[in-house]
Amino acid sequence: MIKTRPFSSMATTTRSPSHAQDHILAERKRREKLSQRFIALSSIVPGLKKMDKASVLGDAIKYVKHLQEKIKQLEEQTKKRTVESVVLVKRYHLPAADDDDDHSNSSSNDDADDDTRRRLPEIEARASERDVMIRIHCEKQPGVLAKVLSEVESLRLSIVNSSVLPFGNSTLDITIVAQVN
Amino acid sequence: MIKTRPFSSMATTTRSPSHAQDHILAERKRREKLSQRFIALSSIVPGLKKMDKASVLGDAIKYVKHLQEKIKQLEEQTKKRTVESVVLVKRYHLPAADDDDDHSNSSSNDDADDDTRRRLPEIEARASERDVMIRIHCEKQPGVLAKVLSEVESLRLSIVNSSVLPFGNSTLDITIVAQVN
DNA sequence: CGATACACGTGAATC
DNA sequence: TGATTCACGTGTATC
Repeated sequence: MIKTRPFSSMATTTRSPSHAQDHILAERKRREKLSQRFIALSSIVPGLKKMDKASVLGDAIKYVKHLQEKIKQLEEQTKKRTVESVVLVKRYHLPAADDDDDHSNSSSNDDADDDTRRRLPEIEARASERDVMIRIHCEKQPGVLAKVLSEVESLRLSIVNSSVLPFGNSTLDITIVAQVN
Repeated sequence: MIKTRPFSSMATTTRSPSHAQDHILAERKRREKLSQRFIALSSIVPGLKKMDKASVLGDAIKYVKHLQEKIKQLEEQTKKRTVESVVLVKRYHLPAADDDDDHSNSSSNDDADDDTRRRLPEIEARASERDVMIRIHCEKQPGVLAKVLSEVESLRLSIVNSSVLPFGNSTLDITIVAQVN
């Protein structure tokens, strides 16, 4: 079981004295190199409390895993964000059919309201990081806010803030800020 | 210079035999732990060619530095992307002209001209009878709301309602409803 | 056969 | 003091 040391052991391996010194020297060099690497490693791992070899290795392992995880998240985030900003930037006129002619109501105020109402609801969305802003300009109707909010929440968005502004006689301007879950 | 081994050396350190075995055992345990850590470390460092301790340490060091650099780049990229996505959303709503048309006319397709141009703040206005809605998407700055409100009031507008929504890290979305005096 | 790499037992230092 | 940690010289295995 336990290896009985061969004791004085010139029996096992004969070594010429010059070679023995080489061996010692080589081993010394190897240890030196390892020591330097340990120091180098410990110098790039932040928040090292204990400096013994086992701790340095252990913390280095944890740190590497942490970095890998962080990179993973960052890369996912970057891809998602690119998609979001592309998808959500446009302004939609979802209702009815074809009509895409929308000129300003700058000419007159009278029929402006009517003209506006024909295009309702008007929806705009923006994205920045996890935040999403949704703006809806629509006809004033009871229960429309609750309807919109529940709709938004069903999209896995957490509503951070919302405001409803009455505008004119018959329209509402709803602004919602939500966060992606 | 070269340490003459004290030979049989009961002179330097006396050790009871039970303790001697503990010492050996403890050291064995320590080495075992170190070995495991080395294995663990080498298992999470990709592309390891040589598996000797010095190489594992060296490659781990290089790998950590690489990860750190990558994270640095990704974070910068992410921030830039965030800004870009915000900037991309901007449209021409320059307060200068009267025109409040918010849709680029369908004929012009050169919407993506000098995209680097900063178009902050983005301002949009609507009017309905006596109501005026002003929406401003701008950089987050202290005192900007007061500034805007006083500016609006100086235009003979009575502010009916206002909301300020923080959106993303560095932008504000201000919505104001006012009435013409 | 060198050269290289490792684990071992051991003495010493530190807490 | 006892427990931990280290560096050292050494035997040995692999290429």
